[in-house]
Amino acid sequence: MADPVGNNAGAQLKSYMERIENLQEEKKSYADDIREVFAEAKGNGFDTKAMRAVLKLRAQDKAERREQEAVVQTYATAIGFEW
Amino acid sequence: MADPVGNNAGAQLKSYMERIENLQEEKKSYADDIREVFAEAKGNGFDTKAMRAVLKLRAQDKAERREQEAVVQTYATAIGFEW
Amino acid sequence: MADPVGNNAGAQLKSYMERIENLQEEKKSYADDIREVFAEAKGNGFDTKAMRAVLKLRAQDKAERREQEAVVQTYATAIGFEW
Amino acid sequence: MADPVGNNAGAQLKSYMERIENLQEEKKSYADDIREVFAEAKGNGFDTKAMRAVLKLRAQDKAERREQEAVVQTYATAIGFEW
DNA sequence: AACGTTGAAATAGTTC
DNA sequence: GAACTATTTCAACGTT
Repeated sequence: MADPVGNNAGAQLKSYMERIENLQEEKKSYADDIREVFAEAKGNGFDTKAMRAVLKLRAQDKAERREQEAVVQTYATAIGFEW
Repeated sequence: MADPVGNNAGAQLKSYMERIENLQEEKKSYADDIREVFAEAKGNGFDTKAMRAVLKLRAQDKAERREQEAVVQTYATAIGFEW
Repeated sequence: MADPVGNNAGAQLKSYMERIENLQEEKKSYADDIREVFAEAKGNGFDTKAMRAVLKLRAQDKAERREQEAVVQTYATAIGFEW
Repeated sequence: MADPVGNNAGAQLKSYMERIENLQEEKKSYADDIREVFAEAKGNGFDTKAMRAVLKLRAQDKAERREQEAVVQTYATAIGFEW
């Protein structure tokens, strides 16, 4: 159904852009919610910076990190790099 | 209800973080959807960079747009650059 | 001289990595300088975003610029957006 | 010396932009050199992806990472998060 | 040589 | 309004 130069390309494009704009609105709504929760936590004396740090750590896919490190180890050792 | 140093601070904190993580998941889900739509559009031959440009134009206030454009014009002229 | 599995592969690899690290330092040094100039300009009241826009225009080929602009125009029109 | 609306603003701006463009050229030149070294290494059978991974690790300021982790530990423990 | 993936740069938003 | 963080955008890289 690719038709970027045909007659109905405009309609297709319009559809894509409307879908994106709607999704962006939803996304923004959740971003607002997140901001509110952080604000509430902060109002109750919590260190939001630390909270963000922990959340970020949790978000990382640990399995993937480990896998990469296996290869890395080999080369790091080869050049005499310790950590 | 603020008690970041009391006994139930941990529970409170945990609650905040769980709420945030859930919201972040939702948010991420919409971000993924957006990426997919762009990918689909690209697959159908559309220029996603141009799409992004138009979406940005729509999101910006018209006055703001004119203002920024005017500054760019001024600067370009000031250094003797024509386009 | 390729020998990634031989005995001196480590030495060779180490040499490559050292060369790269040195080059990266130089590169970073210039990136820092650029940032400083922008900061100085900003401190003197200039609109760095506009400066970046002009710099980008200068860097782009004129034909390429026109082409991209034309696509944006087309898309904007196609979805009924005027600016 | 701020004078973005005065008479010599143009000259000042031009000077900033020229300085930046020169620095960008230098920076780009080093980026090219880096790319060449990677290409050479690859041509000799080395895994450039792993090389990049190691280089990135080395670039991280370990001291800073440790410092952050101290704060993070406290909160991570509070919510029963292990890693 | 197009595609997806990744990393760096730039912009936007938030906090102080 | 200055600094920091987060997000978005852009370019490079390897892959098919």
